[in-house]
Amino acid sequence: MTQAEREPDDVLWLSAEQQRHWRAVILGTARLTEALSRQLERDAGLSLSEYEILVRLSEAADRTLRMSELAAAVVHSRSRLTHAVGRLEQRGLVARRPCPEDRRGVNCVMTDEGYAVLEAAAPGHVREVRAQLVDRLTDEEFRALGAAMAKVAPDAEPGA
Amino acid sequence: MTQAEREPDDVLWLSAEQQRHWRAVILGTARLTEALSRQLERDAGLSLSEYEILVRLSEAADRTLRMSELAAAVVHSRSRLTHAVGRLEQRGLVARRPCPEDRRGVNCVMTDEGYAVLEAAAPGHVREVRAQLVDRLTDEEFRALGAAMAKVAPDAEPGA
DNA sequence: GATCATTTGTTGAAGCATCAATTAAGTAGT
DNA sequence: ACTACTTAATTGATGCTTCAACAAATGATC
Repeated sequence: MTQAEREPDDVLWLSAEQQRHWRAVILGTARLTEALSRQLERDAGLSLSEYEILVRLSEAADRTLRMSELAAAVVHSRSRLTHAVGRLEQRGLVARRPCPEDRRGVNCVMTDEGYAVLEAAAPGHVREVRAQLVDRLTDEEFRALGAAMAKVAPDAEPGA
Repeated sequence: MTQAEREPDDVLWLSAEQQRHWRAVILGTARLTEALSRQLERDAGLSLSEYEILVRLSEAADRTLRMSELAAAVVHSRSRLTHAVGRLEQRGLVARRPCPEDRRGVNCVMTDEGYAVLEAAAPGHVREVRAQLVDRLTDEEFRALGAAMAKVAPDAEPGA
């Protein structure tokens, strides 16, 4: 604690107040993803990114998305998604089918088993999201958080 | 986009509005860490977690922290920190010394070279934090973001 | 319609994280 | 002092992510 007063910007930084906020963001997101990952892995055998892949597929028409759309939706590199989908495919939660319109493309389809796994995992995950985030904030605080982050990711809900 | 109307909670979920906010949080943090990681790796040859380790050390008395304190500060498992510090040590940015008070303990000390690397990396990193986050928000929005995340990580600034 | 550039998706190697198991030192109770 | 318990840190195997290189299809330009 001596160093907060001592030298907040011997390293070139933000204002002291901004720095406090920024630290809270880093720390909070780290804690949050840590808690969510643990819960999912423990109770459902899914990583957080696997869960998110399944969620996007569950919402897509025919539970199908092209690899590149899916990659963009979950903010993964194409390579990362290829590997992740490969693992999900081996577990039977997802299947790959060629894409009719574009012969380079690959459609990723969620299987019934994949949907069942997601359905089983969701309630516990939602409970954890509430416990770690939603229930710790007032409605107004949560709204403000969402609004701020929407400005950081300038396409949270644009759709097609 | 047909599915947003179709079934927002066939899988058990939050209110539609809460869900939008939550999605923004996920998407925003993913984009943000992605951008910050890329910038650091590209311009300074550091991962985001290496950078954070160096920052904490730079602020500590004698630029020294025990492994477990450092692990808690950056929200890493002890194992993860051991590996990460091992790599930083091989690059000469950090050194390990036995801890006098507790012979189980290990002190991690930042070297002058480590400090120099951090000093060189910091301005670009701060620029990126501003570009991706601070400059996209009003002061009030940023303050609200920090306040919300501080409630999620209930010890952002308690100190010793 | 032949060339060049771009986009899509995959691959394998290398690097990093996670997990369970281990060593060693401190703490508590008897 | 002896045993049992807890905490500190490390290790190595396994698994996930990243990166550069690639193949195949599409698009754009002349």
